[in-house]
Amino acid sequence: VMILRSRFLDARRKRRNFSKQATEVLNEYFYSHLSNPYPSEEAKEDLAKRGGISVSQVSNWFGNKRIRYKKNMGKFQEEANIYAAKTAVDATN
Amino acid sequence: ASGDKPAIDPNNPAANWLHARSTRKKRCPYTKHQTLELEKEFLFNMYLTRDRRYEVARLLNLTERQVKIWFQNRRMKMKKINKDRPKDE
DNA sequence: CTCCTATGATTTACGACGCA
DNA sequence: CTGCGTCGTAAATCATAGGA
Repeated sequence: VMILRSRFLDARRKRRNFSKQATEVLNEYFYSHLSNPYPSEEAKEDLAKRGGISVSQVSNWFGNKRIRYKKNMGKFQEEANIYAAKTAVDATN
Repeated sequence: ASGDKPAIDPNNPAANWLHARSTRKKRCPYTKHQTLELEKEFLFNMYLTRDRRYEVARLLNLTERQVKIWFQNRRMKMKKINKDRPKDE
């Protein structure tokens, strides 16, 4: 039984990439909080709800995003500009 | 007024983020044997006595600190599993 | 189908803070 | 003051998804 359980848990690695909607919501928060991209527990819950994913997945996403962004900021420049423009428009409205 | 804000460098917004100290030991994945034995010990009891910690560390060639931290991480993992999957069985 | 890179999840190792 | 507890995280690594 324990073996079956551990196999089931390993199956979590058979993941799906997040939906466009989830990625959108996460990136929006990330790039509009670049100086401190550490969402509170409440913010994580809100992002999770709006993206249709779990709070743990939100935490994983931010952990991966912070490291990968820091490791290679150049690679994310275009993406950063896109979301910066988006939030600028939102602020105007 | 207000020279009080850190003035984030636009070219390096990550400068103020949390970062691991350079003295931190690099992560070293444990062998299957080490992991298996640690899991067996965890099954026996989730909390280590000082004597068991010493024994396990000696047998697996890990430091007592590594064993202590492994158990702390393992307990957090168990908590996370129970949270994500409240009803299982 | 075979690479190869992107991406989500998991694994070590700490810092910060709590409690006895 | 010691020492182990939890919580949140960095960074490395794992394992698969997905595209050329």
